[in-house]
Amino acid sequence: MFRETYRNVERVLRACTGEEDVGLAGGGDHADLASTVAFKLAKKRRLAPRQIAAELAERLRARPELGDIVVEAKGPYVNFHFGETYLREGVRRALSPGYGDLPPRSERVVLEHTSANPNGPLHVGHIRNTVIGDSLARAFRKAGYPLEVQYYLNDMGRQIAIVSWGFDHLGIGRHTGEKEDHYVARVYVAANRAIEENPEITEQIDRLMQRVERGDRETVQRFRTAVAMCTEGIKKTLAALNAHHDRFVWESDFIRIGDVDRVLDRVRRLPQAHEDDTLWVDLSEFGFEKKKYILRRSDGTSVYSTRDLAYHTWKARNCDWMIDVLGADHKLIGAQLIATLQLLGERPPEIVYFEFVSLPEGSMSTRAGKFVSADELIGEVTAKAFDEVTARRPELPEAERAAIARSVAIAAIRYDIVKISPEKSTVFDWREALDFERQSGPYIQYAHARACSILEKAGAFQETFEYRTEHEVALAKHLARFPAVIEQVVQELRPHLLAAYARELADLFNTFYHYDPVLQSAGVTRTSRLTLVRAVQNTLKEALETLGIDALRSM
RNA sequence: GGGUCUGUGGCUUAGCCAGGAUAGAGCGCCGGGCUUCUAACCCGGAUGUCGGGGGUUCGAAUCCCUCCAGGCCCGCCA
Repeated sequence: MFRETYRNVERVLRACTGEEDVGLAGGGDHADLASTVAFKLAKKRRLAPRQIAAELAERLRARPELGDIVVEAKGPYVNFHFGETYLREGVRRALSPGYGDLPPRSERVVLEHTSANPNGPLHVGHIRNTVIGDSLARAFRKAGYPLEVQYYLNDMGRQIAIVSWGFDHLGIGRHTGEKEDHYVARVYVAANRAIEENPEITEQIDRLMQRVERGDRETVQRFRTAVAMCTEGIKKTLAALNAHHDRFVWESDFIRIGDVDRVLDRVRRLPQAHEDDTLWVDLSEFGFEKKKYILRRSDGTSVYSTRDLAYHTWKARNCDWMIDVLGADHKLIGAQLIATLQLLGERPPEIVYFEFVSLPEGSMSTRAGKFVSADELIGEVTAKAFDEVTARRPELPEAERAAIARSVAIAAIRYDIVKISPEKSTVFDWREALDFERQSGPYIQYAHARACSILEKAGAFQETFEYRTEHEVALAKHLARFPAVIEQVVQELRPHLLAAYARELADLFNTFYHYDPVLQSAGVTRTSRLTLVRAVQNTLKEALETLGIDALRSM
């Protein structure tokens, strides 16, 4: 409802002023929408802004398209106050199943996220990628796009060679019950330590990488076994986080099917390409300081960038819009990738960067074994959530409390991550991770559960739409914005906007809940409030699910 | 050194790209509210040179320049 109303007001303002940019924005406390176009017109017409605003308001009031929207000139501002039609229609729409879904689109989107190297478990830095990526994926589906989510599996990097070497030479056994990815990390850390003590091992690692590049069956098989094992563990963590990938793309496949050779042939023909013992591209015309962007080593093997180039040309063939979610450490190589794709005449991806998550003692390192794993985080938060549920709902059977605790824990973790703007670097903090109070996922889940509880107690009722109190009105107006938020998240690739929206909706509902009794009221007030509660419940459910959080009916 | 992101009350943070009306929250602190629809809640209070300085503008947290501080990057690693 907000989107349509905004466009309507904008259209009428343009018609009345002849200006393309009518300075229309949210009016804060003053209005539902406000225009600052009078400032711009003041200059052109050499009149006082307040006089122009007053005249413009007068003309706007004569326009039938605005219906019951009240126009008011307040100083230089032209304010718009939405009427009853907006409230009724806004709430009515918010009742429909799948509220917030936008009309189907035809552009196929491929979104890549997480793609952590399979040399250990996901840690609290990786899952910032997961949570941003999976929330975006859900928003894209809600916005009507056909979408495939991919995990690019690095199965032939140096790290994997190190893991494979470790398995073959260190004889490290798997502890009983040890998760696959944690086991692989233990081998990886030990192998790195061995290399530090005996640098000659590096030559063996190099040989392994050359064999894999040549397609040596046995070495490839060993790499694959290690990667597959680690990936099993990673998939379990992703599943626990409610994050889903449609496809795992193996990096080495691009060597195997010849795409890497083909892309290297094309690179070689570029005027910016140079061949000595290596093959490199001169990207200085794009303003890169470092001249050589190497795509083939002197020993003839490809580098990560080469395979990434092949991966992206393959992706581009299968979709209309590519989105990669990457850590800020990839900014330079991401820009180099895009530049090279442009030289090749290929469509580049759009890249969503997020800044680093560090520990209070410094940055994380899988190699040094210095990280907080996502599994450990989930475990601790789930344990805390179980205690909380048990304290509040001792009467519930243990299995039910455990199920609620799992949902609450994932809500807390995902929300904590998604609510922060991606460009902000953060320091992982156990105290914050274990906080289920305001501005948290559980807080929003709780608002939803309360709404469910009211509706359950109410039984059947006739939907009516009479809204008078400030809390009813504020809530109804906020409900009407939801589809606009989904649209904005997809346009700007910023899922934290949805996190803020959901929290505000919960805030408004909690205040309403406190001041305006629902079940104890009577007549049309009661049914209208029940209708509002139903709309809030439905919208909270849609918003939570788009954030990958379970909309619990009881907690 | 170069590039890039960040700097908003004690702490965490929204707003910045598309400049507008008293900078919006949470935690913590102080004070209040559960025989009343689930208190994972609500209400009130104190707390801000929007990192510093310059500029553009009728108007700057928001745009430009500069300086300061911190993160990340600058491999024939991935």
